[in-house]
Amino acid sequence: MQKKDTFDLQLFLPYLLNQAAEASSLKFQRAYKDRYGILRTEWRVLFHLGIYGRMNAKEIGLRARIHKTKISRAVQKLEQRRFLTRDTDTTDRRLEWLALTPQGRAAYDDLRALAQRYDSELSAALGPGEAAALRQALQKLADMAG
Amino acid sequence: MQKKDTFDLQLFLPYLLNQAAEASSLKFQRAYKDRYGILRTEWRVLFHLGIYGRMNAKEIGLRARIHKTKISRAVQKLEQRRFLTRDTDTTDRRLEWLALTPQGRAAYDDLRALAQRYDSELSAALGPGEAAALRQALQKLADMAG
DNA sequence: GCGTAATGGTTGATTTTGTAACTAACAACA
DNA sequence: TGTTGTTAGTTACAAAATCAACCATTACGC
Repeated sequence: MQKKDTFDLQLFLPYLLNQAAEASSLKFQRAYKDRYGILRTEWRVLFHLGIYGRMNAKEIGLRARIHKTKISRAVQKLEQRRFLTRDTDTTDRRLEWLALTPQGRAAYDDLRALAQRYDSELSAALGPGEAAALRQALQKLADMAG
Repeated sequence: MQKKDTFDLQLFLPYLLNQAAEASSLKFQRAYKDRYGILRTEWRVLFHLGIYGRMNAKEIGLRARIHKTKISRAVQKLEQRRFLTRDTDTTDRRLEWLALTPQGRAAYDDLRALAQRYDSELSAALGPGEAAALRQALQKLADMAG
């Protein structure tokens, strides 16, 4: 696919992945920014809590591969906006359990519906088989950590 | 931490794309940062000039979808490292033509070889058919601007 | 020509991220 | 105990991204 002495940037997977990721994020990103004034990391934390319920920062970081400082700041922002509450664990006081407030859950529900519609749009644009194959390949790449 | 509703974040394409993009960029990113002390935008500018030859900032921005301020600063850095030269157009003095120096080309050649090896690795991990299908799907997503 | 708009590119102020050092709490083990 | 090491999370400071305003130059309309 690539000759020895030429290089096609448009076929280089890391580049292509970044282009596709950015393009596909744009619309959704604008939505959560405009509606709720939150950023990507905040969006991710919100969704983790919406989907999995009570979690602490460490768990979210592990699952989403986000650095703890980013999570710490995202949690602060979400707390300021009254989207979540923190609750120190009674037996290990280093742990803080995070949970969505009703406001946080409302925002999550709204954005989740939007995400589902948008994902359907994207899948439809690709075609059903292609979309499934894409997800599988992406999972494989995301899982090969290094 | 049990799942509470039906939305699967791991299947949401924008999220999945970002995870895969980040994971796949990591190794290569570390390489060009360690070897040449350059960042992602600088890497992209370097590759555009290496592949397409003389270009101006506007053209690079259009092709790679990078904002002009980012390019402006990346070009400054690359010029400081003597990786490129700027040349004002004689008939339109707003335009600056950028071209790699021998040092810049050496860096590009080195990184291009690395990129090719890395891309082969990734493709092999996916399997040949799957990799081609992935590229095609990603192209499609990257091209649907919004 | 002249005035105004548009273009290529840069700069400055603000926000966001990244890296490292830090605090507080717990664990392991003498 | 006490000492040392680990862990969850925060903070401080530097690096980088963002957004708007900004030059200088060229194009357009009259």
